[in-house]
Amino acid sequence: MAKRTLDAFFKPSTPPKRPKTEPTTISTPETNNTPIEDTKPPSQHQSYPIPIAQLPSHIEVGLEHATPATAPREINNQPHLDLLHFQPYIPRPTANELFKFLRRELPFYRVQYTARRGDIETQINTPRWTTVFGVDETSTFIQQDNNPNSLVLLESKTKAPTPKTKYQCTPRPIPACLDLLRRQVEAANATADTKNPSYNFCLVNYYANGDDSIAFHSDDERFLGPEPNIASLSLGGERDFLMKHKPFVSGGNTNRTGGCVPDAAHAMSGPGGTGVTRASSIVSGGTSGTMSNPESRPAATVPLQQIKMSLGSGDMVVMRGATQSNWLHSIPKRKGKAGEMTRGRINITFRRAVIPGGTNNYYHYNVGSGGMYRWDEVSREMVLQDGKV
DNA sequence: GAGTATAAACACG
DNA sequence: TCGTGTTTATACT
Repeated sequence: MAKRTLDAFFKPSTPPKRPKTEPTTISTPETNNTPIEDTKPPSQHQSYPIPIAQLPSHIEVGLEHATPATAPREINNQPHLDLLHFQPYIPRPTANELFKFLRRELPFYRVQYTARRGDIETQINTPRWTTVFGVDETSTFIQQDNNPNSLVLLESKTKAPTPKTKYQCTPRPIPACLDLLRRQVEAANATADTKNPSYNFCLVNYYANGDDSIAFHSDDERFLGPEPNIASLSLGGERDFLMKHKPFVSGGNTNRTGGCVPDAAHAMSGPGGTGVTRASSIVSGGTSGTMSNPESRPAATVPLQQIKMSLGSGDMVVMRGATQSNWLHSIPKRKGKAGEMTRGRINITFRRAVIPGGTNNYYHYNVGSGGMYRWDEVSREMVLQDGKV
């Protein structure tokens, strides 16, 4: 902070701020002084409700030169648990900038659907905002000419146009701002793990405050294939990420669907994908059950171990191997007055779907059929955009 | 996986 | 250490 005289202290230190809509200088292509970050055209596609801006150059540079910010820590000291934790993956200041950018630029949805429990139907309003991009591996977006926005959906094998009847939804290509991140996360995984993942889906969740959450579930749907690799990046406010081993019916086998969890999740959005920890801790408690790993436990039911991790801005957790088939995860609600735990948080998950059923599921549960919302900087909340889907 | 009810855990004085 | 108000965890629908 610069020194000021006592006299100056009692006067306004800065002139009144100019409204943001009034640019201080006029930049035109002719004068060639337009900031680089404003020159890249947005990602556009017929499947998008709005054009999606490209990353400002300062964020892009941060992503290209400063990730991974730390080497990953392996967490595999529990049965069937196989995690990588980058703490953080993106330097915190860059992660916070990326958080604000994505909240401002992406279209979001508040998905509602009806769930049947026994013979009664209940209306579910998912307590978080979501959006999704990508298509399963049986189809591919192919660029038609030099224009990156000329993507057409083709059959991966035959390169024939994908039939209109193949999907009950309109798959959307991953926009440039998220695709850069996707490529980098794949690369980070490749160096940390010889199994090189390639993601074709990007799910984004926005948790506006401590009331937004996602219940315990696994991302173990068949359309992800066996032992899916799911990378989960956390941006913005810090939130707890809980993991617990699936309960197990007596008999102690290690079947991969693991346990008696009823149809855990319609793939819903990524668990928060969140990840893990500033300080992960084992919390005993929760339901009791018989572990599927008999050699390390008495036969009687024992408290299942629970892991609690605090995810800060820029942290990334990669869930691998047998994790999804044996563990549940959640982002619980958190009370409090506008603290770090109740700030807005974005979670991005990258994953690979292998069959069309995955595409239909993700768009159904992460876009739905309601209206599209966008972040409004004035009211500081998501606002419904008339008529846009 | 959501909403609600209730029990358990925690914070504070 | 107890009492009370809150927050968190679990059971059930």
